[in-house]
Amino acid sequence: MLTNTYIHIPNIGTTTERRIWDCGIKCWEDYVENHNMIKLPRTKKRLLLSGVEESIEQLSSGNHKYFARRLPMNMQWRAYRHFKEKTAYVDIETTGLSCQNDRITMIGIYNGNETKTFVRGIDLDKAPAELGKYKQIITFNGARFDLPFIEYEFPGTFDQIHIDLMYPLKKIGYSGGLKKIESMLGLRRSDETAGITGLDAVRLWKRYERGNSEALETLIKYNTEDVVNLEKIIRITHPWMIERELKVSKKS
DNA sequence: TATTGTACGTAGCAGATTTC
DNA sequence: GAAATCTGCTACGTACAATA
Repeated sequence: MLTNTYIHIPNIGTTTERRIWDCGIKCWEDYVENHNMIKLPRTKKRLLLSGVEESIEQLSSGNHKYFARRLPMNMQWRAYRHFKEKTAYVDIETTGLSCQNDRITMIGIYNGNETKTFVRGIDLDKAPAELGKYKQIITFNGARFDLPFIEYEFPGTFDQIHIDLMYPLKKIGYSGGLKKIESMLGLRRSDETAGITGLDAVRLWKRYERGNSEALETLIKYNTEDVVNLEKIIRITHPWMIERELKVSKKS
């Protein structure tokens, strides 16, 4: 989908992008070959062609920052497949909802193979370095919750593509919290964590602070299932997101 | 419960091109 | 050359909904 995206090019909006799609152009290389098919003002044509050539170059050199900066927030999901191998699925637990008054208790990071959990009082300060290894971050409601918390505690952590799954999922008909969407997609939790909510996560942390190490284990398991399920969710729904985007184009 | 980023719709403006 | 048209951008205000 990224290689058939044009709205990251300055002065190109959704109207022009849809006109390109409607001509049957499937990717940037296709556009470079057939750009004369598209009837556009000369200046815009020049801009578009050089923007497409630059995009091809930037993608082949793996420059995620180029796309992170230029893609609108609600379109970053289009980059998913191209940076899939360098993706961190991220979820945090905190003591409450306010990033000014509450604290992060743990940060879970899953890379598609293994999960690392960084815990306050043990190794939480190592989380930013781990996050820095990735080109793409995937969260649920992270734009309003996880990233502001992390940025508040560790300023300058993020320069990656950020896919906040909440918005594209909503567009394809999956609204509600993460647990609800997991259940809609048939994803199951383990017996130990089934039914645990965010509020319970706060309680588990307090029990751990009072000396209950089992509570920490449960909290880590809960957080791990969150990040692992993020990967499952995008793997299932990403094709639907693409399908919906192209369908909207055909309708208009 | 506090918080707040995002989507969405609308309006107005600017720039480029097309048409007459 | 002037007017019309098209398109993108920006700035609002409002509503929503999810997080622990």
